[in-house]
Amino acid sequence: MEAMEIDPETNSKGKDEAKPIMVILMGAPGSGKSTFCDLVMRVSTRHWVRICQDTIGNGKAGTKNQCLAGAASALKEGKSVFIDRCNLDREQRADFVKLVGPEVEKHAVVLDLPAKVCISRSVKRTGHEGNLQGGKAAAVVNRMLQKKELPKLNEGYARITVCQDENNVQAAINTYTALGPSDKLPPGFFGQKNSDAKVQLGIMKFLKKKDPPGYSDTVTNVSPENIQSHATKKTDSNQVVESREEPKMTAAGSNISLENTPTLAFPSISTADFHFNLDKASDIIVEKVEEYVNKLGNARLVLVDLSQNSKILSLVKAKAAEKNIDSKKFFTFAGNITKLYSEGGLHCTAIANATNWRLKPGGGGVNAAIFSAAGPALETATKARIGSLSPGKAIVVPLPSSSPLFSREGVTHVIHVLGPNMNPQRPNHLNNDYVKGCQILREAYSSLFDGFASIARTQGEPSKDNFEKELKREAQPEQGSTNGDQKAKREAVCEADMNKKYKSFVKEPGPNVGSSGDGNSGEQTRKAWGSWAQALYDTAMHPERHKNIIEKSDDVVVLNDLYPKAQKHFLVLARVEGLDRLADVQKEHLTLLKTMHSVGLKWAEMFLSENNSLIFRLGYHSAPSMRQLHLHVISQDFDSKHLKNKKHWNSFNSPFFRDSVDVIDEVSQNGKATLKDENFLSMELRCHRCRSAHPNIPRLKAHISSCQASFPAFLLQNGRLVLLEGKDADH
DNA sequence: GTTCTAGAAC
DNA sequence: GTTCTAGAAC
Repeated sequence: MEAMEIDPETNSKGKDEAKPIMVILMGAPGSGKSTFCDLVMRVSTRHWVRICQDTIGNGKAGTKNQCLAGAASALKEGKSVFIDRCNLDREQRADFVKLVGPEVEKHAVVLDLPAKVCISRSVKRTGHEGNLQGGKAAAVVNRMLQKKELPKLNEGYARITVCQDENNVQAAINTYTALGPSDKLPPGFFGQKNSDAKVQLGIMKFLKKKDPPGYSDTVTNVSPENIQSHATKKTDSNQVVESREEPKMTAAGSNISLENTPTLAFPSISTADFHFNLDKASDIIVEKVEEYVNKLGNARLVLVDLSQNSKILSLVKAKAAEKNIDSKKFFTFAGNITKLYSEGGLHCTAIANATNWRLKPGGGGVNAAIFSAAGPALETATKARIGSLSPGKAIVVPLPSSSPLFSREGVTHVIHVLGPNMNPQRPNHLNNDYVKGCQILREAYSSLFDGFASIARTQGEPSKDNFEKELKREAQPEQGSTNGDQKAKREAVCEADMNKKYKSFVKEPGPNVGSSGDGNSGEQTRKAWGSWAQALYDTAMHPERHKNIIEKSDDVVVLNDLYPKAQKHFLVLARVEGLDRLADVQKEHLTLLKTMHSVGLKWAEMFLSENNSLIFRLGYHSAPSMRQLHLHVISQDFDSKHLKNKKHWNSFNSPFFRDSVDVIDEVSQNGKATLKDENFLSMELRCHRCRSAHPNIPRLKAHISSCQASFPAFLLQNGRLVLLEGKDADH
């Protein structure tokens, strides 16, 4: 039997008196605050009271003061409270934080779901039909979201959990459901730190790579080293545990994303109950990790111990650093191995269980914790595989999706491992024979890592071979109706999905990748142009063959866009062979860029003289669909029957659209332009003026046809918007 | 880039 | 039933 070192600070055992807490929910109408409370209260063993402004007034609209009074009296009775009101701005929630002294912990749970989701839920909830109600709900949600301020720890919260998708919400529900009357959650900031949820989850992945200037959503990029240093720091009440991004955590029943890095969390084997010498054990851990870390591809190994002051963690950490082991692939982590994701934000696909030879639950320590957290499903699944384990051996057990470890923590496999027993108080100990002990411990780690390697292979990113497979499959005739064929089709579909994921994962050349003009030199293969994408190239090379052209010079061709996305929408084409897109632009093209800009400006002014209400913006698409570098000059009314979908909108109204002035600056400074991720094309629809969110294109178009709000400050600077002199875009 | 359309969302 | 999106084909 194996036990972890116990940390007196975080361990709740022995403190039995109930500790009421106040959980302040924050979120727009429709974000799911009430559902959150209901789900927790239905199962929790803690005595919760939900303070809801909608219901506290007994039919009439409640007041904030009623809520404050209700919360105070519940807390006085020793009950924990949920403050179920929007609480979106700091001022609104400050009174609740101040309501009681520090003896009551205050937590914030932010349901920061996409505006679209909240709007559509609120609309549903009104139960009314017609656009008016829907429109009203949208307006309310939008108004509230504009006031949104994410909570900060210094407002007085011991713990902040930010949920940005349903999986985050479920994880938070599970965390609070599992919080017994005398339990305590670790303090800190959990969840994505994204200053306002303008950007959806898919985009977060990109933001991790690079913070786009101008869209200043701050995302803290946390490397394993940072996680480690935060987590092993001595906790004080103000400690900020920065957001750890594992956004691909999935909920019960769904598949674990292939984009997850396979990660094994393992406790130190034999060093607790089995009394293995810590110094010797740490040598063996580092030796074995070093041996395996490179065999495991992109998979990660994490040594976990409950205690923040763990001796074994610090020994291993120091020795691993000495050996220069890649800290991205191996690091130490202080936390509860059964709650690495929900409490520590660290998503591990597999966890090792330092078990007993009978593979039975109980005993205490890691084994008891893991069997208890995994539920009876683990015991059943283990029994189905093997009856007992000898020292030095490990066995991989896939975790059924019914297990909370799977649904809450995203753990797909438990690997039981049995180490040598050096404890003279226990039966079958090795009588201080460290020759044998070390040999068995090495063997145990080998078995453990081999077991992990076998599953990591199937959890990791698909190999490039899949591209070939996909090509082959496309070449095959897809006919037949036998079951076998259907199965094959299903598999094919599944594989295609994998390919999609893989492609989107690696395809994006990213900002400034590679030297431009390198043609097919191999590394990042660019998307090939389809036949339909050649029209502009042909226009640039042979303008005489084309109509719709409004100006032609040696450097550029100006033409109206064939499918204008606004009242006025024209293109300035560069007439340089091989200059296909923004990614190809180098310092030598600076003059050309300036020419394109001034020609665009000239024509914008020309159209302005015809219609002085127009406002123009000049810029490039980060990844254009059509070949040949072209500058879009587009009026900001976006009044066009050709503007039909999200991609159309976001290609002109997200960071994907690179203002000509910025491109010129960047190229003159860095010799290249920054390109933004294509994921921006699928972000939620927001008005380019007031930034309100809209559930679909028709609603958005209805809104922008009348929105007169001033443009965001970013656009008002540096001549990004072109309008009649004397006219003010900021009115 | 657009068009077409299945099927999801309403 | 109608509206809307998103993926495939071009």
